[in-house]
This record gives sequence, C-alpha cells and structure tokens, in this order.
Amino acid sequence: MRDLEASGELEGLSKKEAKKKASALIGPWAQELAEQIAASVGATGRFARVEAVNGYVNISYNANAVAARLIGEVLDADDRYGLAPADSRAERIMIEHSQLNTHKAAHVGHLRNICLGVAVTNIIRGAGYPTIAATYIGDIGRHVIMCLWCYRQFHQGEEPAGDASRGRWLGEIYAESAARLAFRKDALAFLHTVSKEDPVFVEAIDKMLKYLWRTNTVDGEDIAYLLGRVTHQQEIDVSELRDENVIVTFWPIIGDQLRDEVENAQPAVPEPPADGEEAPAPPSMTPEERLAEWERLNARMADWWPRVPRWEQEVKETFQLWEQKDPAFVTLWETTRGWSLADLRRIFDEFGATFDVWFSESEVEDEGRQIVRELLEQGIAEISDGLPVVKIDEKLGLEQETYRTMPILRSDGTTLYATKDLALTQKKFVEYHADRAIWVVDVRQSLYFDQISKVLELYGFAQAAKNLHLGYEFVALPEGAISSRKGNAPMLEDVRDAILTRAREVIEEKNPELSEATRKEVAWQVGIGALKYAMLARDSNKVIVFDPEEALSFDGHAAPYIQYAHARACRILENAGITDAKFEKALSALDFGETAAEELSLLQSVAALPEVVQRAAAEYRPLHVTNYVYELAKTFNDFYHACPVLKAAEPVRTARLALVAATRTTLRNGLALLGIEAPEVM
RNA sequence: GCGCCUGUAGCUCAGCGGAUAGAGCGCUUGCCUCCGGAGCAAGAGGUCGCGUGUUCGAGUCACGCCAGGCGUACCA
Repeated sequence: MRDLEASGELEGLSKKEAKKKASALIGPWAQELAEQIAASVGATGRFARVEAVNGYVNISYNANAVAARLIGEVLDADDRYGLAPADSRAERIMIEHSQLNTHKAAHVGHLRNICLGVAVTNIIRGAGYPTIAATYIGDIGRHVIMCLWCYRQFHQGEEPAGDASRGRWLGEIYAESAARLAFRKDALAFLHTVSKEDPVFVEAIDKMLKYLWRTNTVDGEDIAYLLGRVTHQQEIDVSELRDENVIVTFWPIIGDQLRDEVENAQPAVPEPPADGEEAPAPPSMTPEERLAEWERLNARMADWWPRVPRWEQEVKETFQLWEQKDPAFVTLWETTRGWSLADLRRIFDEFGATFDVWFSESEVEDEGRQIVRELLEQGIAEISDGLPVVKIDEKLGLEQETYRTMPILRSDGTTLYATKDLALTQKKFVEYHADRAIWVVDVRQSLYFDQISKVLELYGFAQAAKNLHLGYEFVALPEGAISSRKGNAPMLEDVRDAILTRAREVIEEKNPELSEATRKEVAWQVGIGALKYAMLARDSNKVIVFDPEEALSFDGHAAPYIQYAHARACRILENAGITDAKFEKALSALDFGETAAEELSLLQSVAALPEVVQRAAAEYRPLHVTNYVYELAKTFNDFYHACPVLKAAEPVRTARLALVAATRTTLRNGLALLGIEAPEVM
C-alpha cells in the first residue's frame, strides 16, 4: 500500500477509492504468489490436490484414508456421534425453562420457550456437561387468584367432565376474569384512542354533550369533564367523576356517532402536513373496526361497568383467603391446579420436554419470606416507602445506575415473583449443587434476573455471579404484537392442531400408499418438527413473526427439508439391503476412486458436527445446530443428484453407501439435539 | 435520563476478522424412460442504516451519530 502511495498511482482519490484501487492492483500479485506456493507444495505429492484461487492456496487431502476413519467413527458412535462423553465436563448446570402457568392457557409465545429450553438442554448435555433440567410452574399468583375468583363467582360446578378438557376450560375462565377486571380500563382506552385519531368524532361528541348538558339528564360537572377530556384527547380518570356510571349513559351516544360515521363514510383525504409539522400516525382502526369494538364493549357496558370496583374488592378478598390458608379455598386451589397440571404434562410430553425437577411457585413462598427477613436483618435490604427493598447500586457502591432498586416483598406482606425467585435460586445452589443456573425466559426480564443474581451475591452466594439469563425475543403475529388484552394470541393447542392437519394433507398427497398408522406418526413428526424448527432457526434476540400461513408451508428452509434428506438416505440403504454391521469389514478398503467435489463437501459436513455442538453449547445458541443440519441436508441433496449410489460400480458403490449411512446418522443426531424426530419414510 | 437489543436482496433471515456477502419465500426459465420432484439447476434482485477509526484485510472489532423496539421500586 505504501509503495503504491509512493508510486503516485493513488493520487487524487478518496481514501475509500484508494483502498479499492490498491486491492485491485495487489490482487494479481497475490494470485501469482499463491500459484508459486501451490506449485511447490503440490510437487511434494503429499496431498490429493493443491490449487491457487484468488490469492489463496487450497489444499485437498487424500480422501479415502480420511473418509474411512470418519465414517468408521460415525457408525461406531451411532447415536452418540457428535456428542462429548456424558458428564465429561466438571461444571454442573441447571437449566430452568418452560415456566408455564396453571389456571391459564399456553400460547405460541410459550412454544418458543419450550423449544429453546429443550434444545439448549440437549446441546449443553451433548457437549458433556452434567445438567439438571428444571421447570418452574406458576401455580400461584394474581392470575390464579383471578381465575378462582371468577370460577367461584360465576362458574362454580360448571366444569366439563373428564380430565382432558378441564385445564383448557380453566384457561377460558382466567381470560374471562381478565376481561371483567379490565373492562373499565379497556372501555376508556378505546375512547381515548378514538378521540385521538378521529377529529370528526371529537367534533360531533362536542355537540352531543352540549345538548345533553342542556337537557340536564346528567350531572353538568361530569359532562364538562368528559367534554374537556375528549376534545383535548386526554385519558379519562374515573376518580375525577362525581358519578362513575355517567359513562354508561354516555356510551350509547358514542355508538350513535360511530355508526353514523360508518354509514355516511366520507373518503378520508389526509391533509398534507404543514411545514415543520409531523404527519399524523395512521389510525389504528377503520371506522368499521371502531364500531365493532364499540359494540363488543357495549354488550357488557350496563352489566359490567358498575360492578368492576366490587369485583376488584372481591379479588382482594380472595387473595386473603389464600394468605390465610382458608381450608375450602386451598382445597379448590389444589383441585383446579391438578386440572391444569394434567394439561401441562400433556403439552410437555407432546413437545418432548422432560424435566429432572419440577419447581412450583407455591412451594417457595415461605422460604422467600424467610430470605427477606434475613436480608433485612443483615442490612442488605431495608424498608423504603413501606416495603422491603434492596438498593443494589448503593450496596455495590456503584455511581452509575445499573441494577437500581429491587422490591422483594409487597407492602401488604404478600410475595412477589422476586421473593420466590430468591428462594428458588438459593435452592438450586444448596439442594441441587448447581455451579451455574440458567434461566430461559423472555428478554424483557433481563434486568430482573441481574438483580436476583446480584442480591444473592450480596447474600453470600458466589455462584450467583455465573448465573445466566438466556433471554429471547417475543413471538409476534403478522398484524403486530401478541396482546393478552386483545386476546389475539394463538393458543398452543390450536397451533398444534392446525399444523398436524396440514401435515396430514401433505402426506396424503405426496405418499398415499403409507399405512394409516405410519401416516399418523409421520404427520406428528413432520408437523411438530416444522413448528420446532421455525422456533429455533432464528437467533434469540430476534422477534419471530409467527405467520400461520408460512408455518404451514413445508418447503425450503424448514425441518421437512432436512427430514426428507434423511428419509432419502434411509431409502437408499434399504434398497441396498445394507445394515451398519455390513460396513465393518468394508471400511478398511473404502475406495471412492476419483472423489467428486460433492463427496468431499459431504464428508467435510459430516465431520463438522462435534465442533458445531461444542460451539452451540459455548454460546447457548441452538441456531448453530439448525444452520448446520440444514447445510448438511443441502450438501447431501447435492451429492444425491450428482453421485448415483446404487448404480455405481464397485468399489465406489460401497464407499458411497457408507457415506450415505454416516450422513443419515449425522442428520438424525443433529435433529435430535433440536428435539426433532427423523422419520424413515414421509 | 440511563441501560439492553435490532438495522444485510421486494419479504423472512443466515453470515467463527479472510476469497466474488449467502439461503428460503416470491418472480423468470429448465429438469422425473435414471437411488422418492417435500428435490435439483439457472436467472433477475445488495450504497451490509450513516460516519470516523483499528487492521495486510471490516457486514463482523472500537467510537460517534440516525432510526425502531424493550426495560427502568410493590406485573409476571
């Protein structure tokens, strides 16, 4: 580069251009040098091939010797190929994932957690670490209390008979309780949105309210307040109203106006924003959607609105029943908990999640309170604004806000998630002797887990410094984020059913001669496999946009592509009437003749699995395995099309068969790490 | 304010400091007398958000911007 500068070749060029020019000038020179090296290395005759390409020297080994050793190793290790010897590492790792709730339905978001947790556990275990797989069931907390309040108040004794459907039914009760309790908030949020986004509405409401005020049907001050809020596009605070139920009177007026807007729809012509003004955000709802949402709320308005405060009170009272361990209530909790647990066991079973330990929130409440007491006694925690907190930054002497302050118990003495997690993590260290605790939990809780770890460090657990929060981003839908308020989250069981149905259709179309039993099994393997792969083939810090359409497609970069390659390999071996044992004596004399590029690529790909497993474990990233297994399938397909196996002449035929057998094993093992099955036919 | 994450082809995403930045979907066109076409081959499609550095070499590392998302004391 300096010589070039001195030569004046680069004069008058920008730095970037100069670099480009320089590399263009250096390129041919580097290639010439590479050719000289290749010639002298090639002359030694120790390598199969030596080439100079773009200034690089590529050296190919003698394939037969390397291939025989590799294939022998794969077939010998069989389902352990790619894995390190069990427990060959010292560090004992506890992985907590699939923290599902009882009394609440699981949705696609939870699926990502299950898939990631299962895969990470397999991979870490496969890399040789002793592991403990744990789940932590949310069997108590506000959601449970809400569900049971709603059950006792509105649905006692209505539960369907039979274990299978009770858990799901309970989930629906929870959803109803959430809708009831959030009713006022939802209605007001809707009104706020409309007043923000619809100037026509604001103007019309202004007139109507003035009319209402003149007719004296409702309190004038409340009218004035509502008017002010709507016209200024501000949120309504119920506590500012003299009569809270004025909203019920007000609601039909809103509907009249929204209906009018739909019926006399004017094509909306957005005004070009004046200079210096920002263009207004497009409305979140069409007039028809607004009306539909109004009607949904209207159907409940007269009944629900006045009762919400009473319900909130009832929920608090229900919480007290739990805190006081009211015998009848505890019995109800145990019974309903059992319904949900039956569901959870089935879900775990279907998605291949097995656990060495089941933790539940209810079992660590008391220990949590104990830790809070000790933290207070030791001066690590203090009472601030009436509740125990740990001012972590202050305790660590940090100038900059980093871990902030963590509340560790509610002011009314009930436990927080943090109360329980402190106890649970201590348990992992003390009772299970974990050297490292990993949480697979969504990324929004990363500060929270840092806080838990730091508090435990302050409390005296040095291991906590090695804790790891394996965060992952959310699953969103094509139309936007999953919102529990909107209730638009596809339920786990519905997603599963949809993909199984689709898998059935595809199998019946592609391979109708399979027996009914096989079709059923393969539909399961392919459908669930596709679902899992979709959850794992994206890096954890990326939002997965779950498009049901796309998830139901089994083409391209997806599990069925890989499974198909595996089925092809199986079929070749089957047609050849070959079993692994038959290769034993052939291996020493493996002869590919003149190895094709596709054979070399495939050998190289097969050889890479052990390294991939180690890397995926070190980085806690199943993505490396998904990428690998896809590449392997692709490389195998290249080989499949370029190199006939059964029709090849000996000794090449045997050599290629051995390579196919090794590939099949490697594909199967790679998929197994992801928790995906490899069907022999599909 | 502070912190974390994201920005690569029309879309969804890969990319272990190294060669001409790769897949899938979608689009165009070929390939079943040949081990299963859930496949293969070819084509079109890129200022790797912007800038400045470090380096023989930067999509990758550092710093600074811009844009979006998330978190930030009694939710889980």
